[in-house]
Amino acid sequence: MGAVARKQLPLRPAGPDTTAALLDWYDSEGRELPWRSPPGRKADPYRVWLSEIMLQQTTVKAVIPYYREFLRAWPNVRALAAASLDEVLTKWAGLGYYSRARNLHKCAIAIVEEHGGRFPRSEAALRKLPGIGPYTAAAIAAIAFNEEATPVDGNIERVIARLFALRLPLPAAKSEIKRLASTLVPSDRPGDFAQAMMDLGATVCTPKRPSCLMCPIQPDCHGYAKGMAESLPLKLAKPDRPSRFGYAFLALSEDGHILLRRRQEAGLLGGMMEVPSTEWRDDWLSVEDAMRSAPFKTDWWPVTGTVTHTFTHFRLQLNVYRAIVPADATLTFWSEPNRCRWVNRRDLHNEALPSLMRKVIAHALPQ
DNA sequence: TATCCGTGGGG
DNA sequence: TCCCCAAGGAT
Repeated sequence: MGAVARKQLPLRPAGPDTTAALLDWYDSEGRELPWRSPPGRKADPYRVWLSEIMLQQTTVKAVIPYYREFLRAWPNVRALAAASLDEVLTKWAGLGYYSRARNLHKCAIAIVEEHGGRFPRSEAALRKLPGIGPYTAAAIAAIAFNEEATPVDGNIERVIARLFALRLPLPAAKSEIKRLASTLVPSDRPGDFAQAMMDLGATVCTPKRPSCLMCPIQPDCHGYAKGMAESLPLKLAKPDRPSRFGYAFLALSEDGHILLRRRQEAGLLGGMMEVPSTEWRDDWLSVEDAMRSAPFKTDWWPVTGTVTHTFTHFRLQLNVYRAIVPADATLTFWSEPNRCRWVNRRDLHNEALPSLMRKVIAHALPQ
């Protein structure tokens, strides 16, 4: 009788009843995740932090195996701080957004050297650490320390925009969304509330075809009442993705080693290993010009086909040239020999190779 | 505020 | 095939 009677009443703004309904749903249907401590047990700030960094712009499914491997290799922040950056980048390889790995390592060192190996519990102190922005600081404070913070990620933006039928488009709506979300945070369970909102956004209040009939807070949802839930939040159009083109040089020695090169620390794929290549331009270099960027002079043979890869803000096409050189050959390096290293092709799994470079290698050395 | 920064899966 | 998107941060 409650549902029918309630539907006919004018919809009230979301409030404490909304929060209570959400937490009830979370207690019965919340997800079990590797970094989530069982009910009643204290969360480990290190695990919360590690998972939150990995989950930035990355799906749960992609994160889980990386999270498990990091925790196995480095069970606490002191262990991670004692690792080398290259070890961290190697284990991060394939997860993307490599500045996260560089900042993860920096942050671990800062925790050990400046905070005695313990994470600070306040949002403001967390916010000062490398790689921890507004969302992550609030998430760690709420989830690991039960501080009354309001993390707002993409899920929560969507839930709030729909719940309040917010028509202001992102990203301009961010501050208003944070304000509205903060009005719903319960002082006794801020961490559970944050995770409940994210679970709801991930499993019920999804970007496309949300399951409004299954939603525990649908009776309070203005977006649903107005029939516009799925269209929210509004977003400004995104810029188009230009294309870039380049040539990669896969050198294979007769004893089975591949020539790799370390990329510069900053920028795209910063600090990761690569198959040496020309610069990536907005048009094709001539083959003659491309050869001037080869790592050394030899006979380079074209590999049939092209490697394509899509980054966040551009598409890349690489033509690959291959050379097989005698193990004892005297090679004339043309650029940055100090950044280059021969690696046994059987040991490539121990290298910080991003997905693009694994594609290039697989393309040039099939099997 | 706008741009840069990866990758893989789903519709 | 292509676009969208995922527990954002740094500059």
